Amino acid sequence: MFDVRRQGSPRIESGAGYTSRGGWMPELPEVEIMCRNLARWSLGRPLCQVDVVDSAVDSGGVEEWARKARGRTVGRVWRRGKYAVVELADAEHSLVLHFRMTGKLVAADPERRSSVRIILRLAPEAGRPDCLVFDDARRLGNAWALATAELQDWFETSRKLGPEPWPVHRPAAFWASQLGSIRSPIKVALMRQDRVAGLGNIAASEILWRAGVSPTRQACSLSLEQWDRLAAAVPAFITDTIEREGGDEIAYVNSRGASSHGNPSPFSVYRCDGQPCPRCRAPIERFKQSGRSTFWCAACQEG
DNA sequence: GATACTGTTGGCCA
DNA sequence: CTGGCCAACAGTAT
Ligand SMILES: [Zn+2]
Repeated sequence: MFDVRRQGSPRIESGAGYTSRGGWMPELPEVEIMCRNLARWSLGRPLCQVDVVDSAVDSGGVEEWARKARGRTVGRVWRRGKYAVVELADAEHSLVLHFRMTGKLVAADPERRSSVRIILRLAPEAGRPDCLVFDDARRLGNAWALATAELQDWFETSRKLGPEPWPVHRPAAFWASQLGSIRSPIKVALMRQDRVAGLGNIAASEILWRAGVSPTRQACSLSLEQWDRLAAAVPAFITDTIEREGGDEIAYVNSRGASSHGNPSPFSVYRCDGQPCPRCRAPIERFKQSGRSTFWCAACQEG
């Protein structure tokens, strides 16, 4: 009945993660793309210098890590929830980044950017950028330097992150198990990082629209069929978003602040209030849940 | 000029 | 335990 793929004529082309006003939200798919880009740019290369331009970004150990990182080689780069991890192949500590709302990791000349917080300077190499910048307009992002061996425990215990929703396949039983005892609305439950890590406000509305589930339903009231549709909608949203946004678009094009003014929205429902539902043409509605905007189609998301 | 709003996390409070 | 509100911050809309 409900196809988790987008239906109707697409509103897009610029990709999810971008608000209708051109702002950029680093949720799970965007952090995944940034990690892939960072790995592509820096894996196996020595760092010749790390500049902590804004010391307020340092939530623990980063300035010391930056001094010791000189000459060390970039190792694995990976994502956990909305966090990015940059390992060093020949040092015990990793750099951990959280982008909050406006943080991004880009290949750019730091002199030409206005909200630089950390600069990773790599030993020059033909074909790969020498300068990677943690750029963060609202300066709410965080960085830590932590022992690589203890990271999994840090994410679980200190950050209280639940399991990953992706890329491992999560069946209906997983969602029922993680969220099925929560009395909050399913939309609020989806954003609980301690139950499932990585889904944010945009993803929650988009996923529920794909699943055909009302955001107002109590999480503990969903039927098995609804958990099934949710289980299908989550990886569909994530992979669609990564595909749409992959490559260098995030890193190079939109990082320059390209305006989306006049462009169609990348979303099915997020910030599409008043526009016709891509599936049934009923107007998309907007309301607040726990202080956050929710967007949905009351006609085809069952309550 | 002032105020509201934006999304994420953590902290505080009832 | 729950759920709600606010701070942190900066830019944009009203
Ligand atoms: Zn609809």
